[in-house]
Amino acid sequence: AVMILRSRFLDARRKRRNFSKQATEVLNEYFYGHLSNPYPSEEAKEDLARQCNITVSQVSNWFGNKRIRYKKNMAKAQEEASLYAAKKNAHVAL
Amino acid sequence: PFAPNYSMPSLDGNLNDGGQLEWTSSSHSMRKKRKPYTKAQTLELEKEFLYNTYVSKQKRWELAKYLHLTERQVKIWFQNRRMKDKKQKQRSTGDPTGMLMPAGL
DNA sequence: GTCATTTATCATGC
DNA sequence: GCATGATAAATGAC
Repeated sequence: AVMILRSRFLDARRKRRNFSKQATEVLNEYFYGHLSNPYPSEEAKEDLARQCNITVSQVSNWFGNKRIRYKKNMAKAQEEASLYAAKKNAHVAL
Repeated sequence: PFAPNYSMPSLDGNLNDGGQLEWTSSSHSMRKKRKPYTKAQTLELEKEFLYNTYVSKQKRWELAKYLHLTERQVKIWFQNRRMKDKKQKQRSTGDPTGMLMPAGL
């Protein structure tokens, strides 16, 4: 009795589309720019949502996935971290 | 309810003794592993949700017994299900903020 | 009770 | 074949 055929008829809306490159860039800049506390406020989420042309829920999903996957692979994420950290510093140091 | 205040750092001096960022440390050690419910279990729960989005203590006990779940699991399921319902309604109205204008404005 | 989360799982993109 | 976004259990703040 291993018929755990879950209903895909309910979450058929689970169709996925990758975010645009620019959107991912904006999200990553915020994430690594706030690596000490990557929990954007509701207002920040709305701003990010507008900039990325996605919904607030999608922003929440992205940060949730990003946090857990960053934890699970901190070593690999370090390069990405320093990359965006350098970008942020370059912007501040004008 | 807002973000959990595990740590509300004002600046970047939030490293623990292990050199890790505080938010990367799991707040609780022994969390139960997430285990998807079977189709039959979900079906019965959904069926009951059609009648009542809120389940009585008596019904919760019956469902738990019948579906081989704990009462806590049944309670949590209905909570999550109500949140899902709310999110779907917000999407269907095309209003991501969930704010609805009173009729006549 | 709600609700923002964490975590594993799912479904898809490429 | 994994990366990635969305959803399903489970926890905790309030």
